[in-house]
Amino acid sequence: MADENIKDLPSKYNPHGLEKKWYPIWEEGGYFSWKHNTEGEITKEQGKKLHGENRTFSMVIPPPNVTGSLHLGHALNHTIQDILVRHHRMKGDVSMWLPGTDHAGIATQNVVEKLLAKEGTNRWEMGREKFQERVWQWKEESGGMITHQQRELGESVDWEKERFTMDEGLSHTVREVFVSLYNEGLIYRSERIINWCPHCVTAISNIEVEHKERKGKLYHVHYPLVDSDEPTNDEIQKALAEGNVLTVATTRPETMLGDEALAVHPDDDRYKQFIGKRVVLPLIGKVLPVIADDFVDKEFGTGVVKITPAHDPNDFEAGKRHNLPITRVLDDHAVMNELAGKYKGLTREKAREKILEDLETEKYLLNIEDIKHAVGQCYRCSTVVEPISSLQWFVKVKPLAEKAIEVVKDGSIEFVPKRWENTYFEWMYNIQDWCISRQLWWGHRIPAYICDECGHIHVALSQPDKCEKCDSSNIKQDEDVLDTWFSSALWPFSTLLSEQESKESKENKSWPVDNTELSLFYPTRVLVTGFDIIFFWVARMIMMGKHFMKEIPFEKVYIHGLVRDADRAKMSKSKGNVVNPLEKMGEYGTDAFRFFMISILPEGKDIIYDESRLKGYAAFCNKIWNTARFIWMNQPSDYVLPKAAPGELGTIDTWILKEFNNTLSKINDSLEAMRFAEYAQSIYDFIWKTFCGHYLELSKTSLKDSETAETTRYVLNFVFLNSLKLLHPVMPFITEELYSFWAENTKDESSDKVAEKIIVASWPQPVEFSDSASIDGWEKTQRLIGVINKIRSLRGELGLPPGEKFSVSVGFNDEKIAGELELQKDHIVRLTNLKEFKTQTGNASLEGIKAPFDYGTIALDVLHLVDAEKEKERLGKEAANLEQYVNSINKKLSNEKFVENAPADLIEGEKSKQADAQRKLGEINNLLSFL
RNA sequence: GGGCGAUUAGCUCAGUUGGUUAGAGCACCUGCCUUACAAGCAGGGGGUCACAAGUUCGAAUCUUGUAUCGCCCACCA
Repeated sequence: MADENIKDLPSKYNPHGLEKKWYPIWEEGGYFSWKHNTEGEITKEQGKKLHGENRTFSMVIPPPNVTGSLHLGHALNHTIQDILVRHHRMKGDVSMWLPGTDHAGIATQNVVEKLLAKEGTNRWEMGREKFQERVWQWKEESGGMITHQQRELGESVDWEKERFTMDEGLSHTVREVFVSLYNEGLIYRSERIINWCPHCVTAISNIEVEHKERKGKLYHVHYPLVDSDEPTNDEIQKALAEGNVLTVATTRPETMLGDEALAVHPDDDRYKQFIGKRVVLPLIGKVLPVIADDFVDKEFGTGVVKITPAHDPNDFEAGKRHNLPITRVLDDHAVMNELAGKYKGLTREKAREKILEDLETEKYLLNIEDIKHAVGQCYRCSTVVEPISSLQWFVKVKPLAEKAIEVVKDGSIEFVPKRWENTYFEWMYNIQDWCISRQLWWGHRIPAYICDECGHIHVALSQPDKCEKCDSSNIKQDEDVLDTWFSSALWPFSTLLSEQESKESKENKSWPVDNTELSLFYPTRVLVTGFDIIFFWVARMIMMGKHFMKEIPFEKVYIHGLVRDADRAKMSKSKGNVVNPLEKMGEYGTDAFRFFMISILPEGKDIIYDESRLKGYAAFCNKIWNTARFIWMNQPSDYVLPKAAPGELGTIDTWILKEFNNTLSKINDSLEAMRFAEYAQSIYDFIWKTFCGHYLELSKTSLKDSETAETTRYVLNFVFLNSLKLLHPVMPFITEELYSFWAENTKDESSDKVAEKIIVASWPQPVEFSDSASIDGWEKTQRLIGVINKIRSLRGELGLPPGEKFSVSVGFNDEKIAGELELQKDHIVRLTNLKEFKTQTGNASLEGIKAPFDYGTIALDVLHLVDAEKEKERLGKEAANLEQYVNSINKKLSNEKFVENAPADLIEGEKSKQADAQRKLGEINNLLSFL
């Protein structure tokens, strides 16, 4: 029993350092490369074939922002993907998980602008080119911190395939796509109301606006009715005094400076008479027409609405219908401009105050009403967005959406859980054109070139020498860049198109060019992401993939929830409730942390971060560690694991192997169906409860018996090593540490030679044996465990201390079972700490405290140790329980309809339960009458 | 205003087509340092499955309604 065999294995489990030890070995050893499961070069045709036969597996990572650092959401998202890819790699699939980062337009620009501010300068001072250089410099030096943290988490991504959304190849793809969509008429430039963020100083798309319910006020403002084109002050005052006014309800009085009309519903009897009349815009004195338009809701407010075409989408449309001018009174920073007269230079907030003040003094303000209304704010910086009329680029998405709806409808793409498809459809059916231009300096510059002379727009991969309309060489590229999500939408294929081939395509004019990796890995198999970016990202990838590759970008979309704190609040820096995963990994070990994240993952619901389980999973690691120590210290240092069991399998061996098979099949199902918490639960229960709790304890006896020792050793090693494999996808480090220790120190004839590392070991196959043998062994061991449990619980209930040794006799109902357990008496004595264990058939002449159980009656020779009153009490409780149980069965069985309708085996089951319970009840009552 | 989801032990959650006396982890109580592991072992208490009605021989599970909570979408000024 020398410890020599495991002298190099530390006696204490210490998770620290495992990451640093194994990750470089994996990464530098090329274990993450998809080429690991292939031999020689693969042609495009072979690639397609492998993909078609489902022997490839691929995913692209949702590229984290290059400014980002690993948070809980990433940790969860990435762990899920790592489990998938590690599992498929072990299954022998050609597996690739592609990493990369996103240039994150606004976020990155903000980071660098803050740095500049510290240095006392700004981007305008620097100029566009210098600024871009500076951002690239920042990216090289400080960007991509997350890629180092991903290594700490153990992610088996193929770093050789790492991409960045602004690298050359991807930028080329962006231009190809833009030009192509433009030529198809699916990208256009137009002036309309867009959402403007005055803080980010750019247009944003509709879905980048978050609507938040806020308390607001509805201001009722009088617009005096006048006759003349240039009314005098007296005329206006007279109208006001006489109440000859139209009253408008508005939440945004500051925009009234840009009013061009008042509108009423054409059928509104209250106002019909005023249609075509004129009113005066308070404070400004401009004369406005009163128009009729049926978009006006008669029920809301006063039924009269002011029309401000430059600052409201409805008004913009109404303005177009009635040929009204567009008067924009706010500048890009939401400050009043020169058209705002004396309010020029005031912020929109200050302007509102001042305007209200003036309306009040000049008696234009009727009253103020408290209301709740939704206010749009920028999803990046939470600044209230300003609807502003502006010239921007748009994608016409309806035609793209139709195809994208179809592929989900027909099941080509499947959402997991399925109900997210509803969310997807709902949005896709009501999809609006996508504003893709951003007034930023960091991003893909729009490949549109505008002739300074004639204004002609050229959209091309590169700048034309001269204008195709007027021959002028005075051509300038559009200043705007593309929405970051535009390039993200191409990610599943842009990452697989090589730069080399992109360049070639430039020459052949054919794009995209097929290549081996594309044939192997596109469509990717799964996309793992949060529900919050279904619209931003998932939907757009489907549209773009289907349109340009003629194929879906992924077959499944696995949607997980958000990680929230214990009070169900979103985690955010400002709330101070952010949990840093790296800290927790340092504290409890990465394996425990990964296992924890997966274990608390409910299907398609938000995740409540409840740390109480984390400690438990660190303990689980410790348990595994000690299991290894136990097994390996109980074998000679030159132990050779044989190919097959060296002797006949005992009943307990058959039992654990059958349990292993069950677990394996459950785990295969769970992983296939992406029920990760279930996977974690299965392997946890198997290792801790089934293997350690039962088999390992039983092995302590059989290891001592020379007849069974070798077989036991074999089974211990076999089951343990295979359990490590099942655990590896979620706990990569500890499993590698132990498995590799094993591989280096033991000759293993049983497994494949390539598996010197668990990361590339092959996924377990079920153990084969004839079914009758396995059932027999399994049932025998279940009975053995049943006897042990019964003795243990009686010991507990009778208050007998664990150290107290006594004799136990069991009268079995069945002779065969008695004989079978007689053979197992050593196990029983050891595991229940008895003086002696005796068996007999029938319950005659049993002495001591007696109790019926499933296979007969058990008698503990402990009368001298037990209080008779307490025992009476215990039996009374048990009898009451049984009685209730028997009654419930009787009720069932006496119900004619139940007997008629229920399946036969169910009725049989009930009958045998009834008989069994009645027998026990009889015995207990008998015992009670004795006491 | 539309849609989706949730409600099971003190807490966080399982419970896949209706069919054993509804489970787990944590927490709690009792007893054990039994040489793999006290990061452990053994035993135990704790639930009208939100509420109401219905379908059924049988409902945590299916239907309808109610309540509470959460999320998403929506141009009502």
